[in-house]
This record gives sequence, C-alpha cells and structure tokens, in this order.
Amino acid sequence: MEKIKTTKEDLIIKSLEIFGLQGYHNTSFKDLAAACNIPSSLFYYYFKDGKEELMTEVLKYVVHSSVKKLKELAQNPEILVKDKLAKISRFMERLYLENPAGCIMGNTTLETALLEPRFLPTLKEFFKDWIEAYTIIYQTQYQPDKALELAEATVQDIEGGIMLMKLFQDKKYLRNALRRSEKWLD
Amino acid sequence: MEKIKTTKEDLIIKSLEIFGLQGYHNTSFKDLAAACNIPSSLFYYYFKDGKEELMTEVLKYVVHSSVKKLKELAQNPEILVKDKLAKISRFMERLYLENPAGCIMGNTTLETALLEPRFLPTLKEFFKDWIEAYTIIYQTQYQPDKALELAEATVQDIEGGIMLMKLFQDKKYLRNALRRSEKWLD
DNA sequence: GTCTATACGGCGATAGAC
DNA sequence: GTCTATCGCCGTATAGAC
Repeated sequence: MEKIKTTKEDLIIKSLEIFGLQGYHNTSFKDLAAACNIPSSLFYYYFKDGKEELMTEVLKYVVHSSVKKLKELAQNPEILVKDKLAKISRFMERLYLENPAGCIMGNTTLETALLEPRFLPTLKEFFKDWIEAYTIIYQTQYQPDKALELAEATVQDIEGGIMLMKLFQDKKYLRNALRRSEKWLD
Repeated sequence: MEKIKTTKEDLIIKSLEIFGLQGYHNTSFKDLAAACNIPSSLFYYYFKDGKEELMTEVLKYVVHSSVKKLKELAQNPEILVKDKLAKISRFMERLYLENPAGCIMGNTTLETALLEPRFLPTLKEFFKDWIEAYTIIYQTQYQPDKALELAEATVQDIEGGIMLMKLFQDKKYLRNALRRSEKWLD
C-alpha cells in the first residue's frame, strides 16, 4: 500500500493547469495552493526560488511530456510518413482541442518573453523541437530549406489557430490548421 | 499657441505601449502613471472604472487605428488587387516588425480571453475585421468559402509568426508569413 | 483637472513550531 | 515534510485640498 504524499510532480501538474487557465502573473500561490490542497508556504519547500522556479519546472515538464514525444514519433522508422502526420494531428487534438487554456507555451511566450529571461531557454526548446519534428517529416518529400519553411508555417498556423479557437470558442481554426499541415504530403 | 494639457487620447496611446510591453495583469497604474508623467489617481478621473475601462479603450483604439484602415484599403476600388496585398504587408511590417511588444490584440487574447469578458467584443471585432479584409481580397480569385479559409490561415500564420518573432528575436517568421499571404494571388 | 495623502487588501516570502 | 503565523511591500481605489 503506497503512502499518499505530496510529490513534486503532483504540484507541477496541478500548477500547469492553473497557470494555463489564469496566466503566469495573474496566478498567485494562494490559487495554486487551493488547487493543490496545501498551504502556500509549502511551495517554498519544493521550489525555494518561488513562483519563477515553479513556472520554470512547469515549462520543462511540458517540453518533456509533449514535444519530446513528438520528435520521437517523427524519427520512428517503423511508422509510415503519411501516418506520422496523422498521428501528430491526433496528438495535437488531444492536447489542445478540449483544453480551454490553449497552449501554455504560446501563452507564456507572449506574456513573458520580454520580461522573464529565465523562461526563454525552455520556451525556445519547445518551439525548436516542435518545428524540428515537422521538418523531419516534410524532408521526406521536400528539400531541407523548403521543409523547414513548411514546418515553421505549420507551427505558426497551429498557434494562431489555438489563439482564434480560444477567442471565438470554435474548434475549426485548429482543425483547419492541422488539415493544412497534412496536405503538404501524399 | 496651444495649451499643453493631458488628453484622454495621450493616456490611451502611452498606456497601449506599456500594456503591450508588460501585459495587462503585470502592468500597474504606477507603471502607467510614470510613463505618462501624471499621478496614478488621475487615471480615475478619465477612466472611472479603473484599469479594466482603460484597457477596453486601449483595445478600441487599436481597432480603429489599424484594422478599420485595413478594411478600407481592402474595399478601395481604385487600387489594384495585387497592390492591396503588398500595401497590407507593408502596413503589417510598420505595425509589428520593429515593435518588441508584438501584437497587443494577440497578447491580450491569450492572456485574458478566459478571464475578462469585457475585452472579448473588441478582441473579436479586431480579428473578425482583419480576416474580412483578407477575405475581400482573396475573393477576387477564389470562391467565398475558399477565400475565407485562406484569410483565416493568413491571420493565423501572421499571429504565430509574431509569436515566434518575439521569442527568437528573428524577423523571418513574420516576413515569411506575409510573403506566403501574397503568394495566393497573381 | 490635477494634485497629495491614505485606506485596505492581497501578494511573495520567511520564521519557526511540530 | 507540513503546518501556522506573520512581515513588508505593492496593488487598486478613494477622499478631499487646491
């Protein structure tokens, strides 16, 4: 019988949700503590530098739980190229389509890129890896330069789609972007 | 000799700049007051409901000073269709290419769409008008449905491009999006 | 219209008991 | 590891003199 205890990862996962919904600056330890059912001071035991350190770990968690898997999928030689794009689209739909927060990495980029240098490396890694995953796939039918441009355009289209989806509460913007991303291969 | 006095529009324009750089929640009246060289309490004379009302007027100002002009341009019968797209691209470059804040409407959408219902109508109007402007132009060579989809894709591509430009400090993302927007016509 | 002064709450952060 | 208590600061907002 496992002892039920607070783990760092639990705090990160719950904080991820709250930061996604409310944004970084607008979220207080009181909000996070309420969601985690702990006193807010306990966060300083796990994250001694406070909110900035917590958010850094939240962003790193997102990188490792999403975009790293995307890259593995893109590099997997046992999957047909056409199927890879379909799988990535379904992965995106699972991540974003039912998530009112949208993409926390996009949110945090626009909110903090000019203000919090500590988040930049992780945010850059996220988008770099994401673009790389698409580039790998597009390279099977395009020259490297063209594949990179298509990958960048796809990521931009998707992030813009998540923005419009959040604003208009209409899933078509993300769905259409994913459809367009698949259209480049056949 | 005009008397130098504080006008509501001066406050709005200066606040627009600060909100763009720092975000809505992270900007205090102290920040705004310092930038405007007035005591922060004076904002309550011009905007009795405080920060929320000020931001609402900032967003309305952006709609009227940018996207409304874009629509006029798109509808102007005296300009060649191909030139319209080039003019819009140059308009976008002027607005965003040298602006570290990026697009305040995109920033504010991601930061507040779930939290501040008062901003939603103006944010929606901005993106609706922007998409409409492109739709009008694309309709000269495409069916209405296809023109709308191209317009939505263009706006998504540009907003995603502004995001990546802000993150990587590289103008290519926006430039490429604008180039792609022009590629659909000839 | 513009200012000074201030109330009041909430924030991040720390100390220290258990 | 987890808790209670608390500190000092900064946020929005208001009162009222000029």
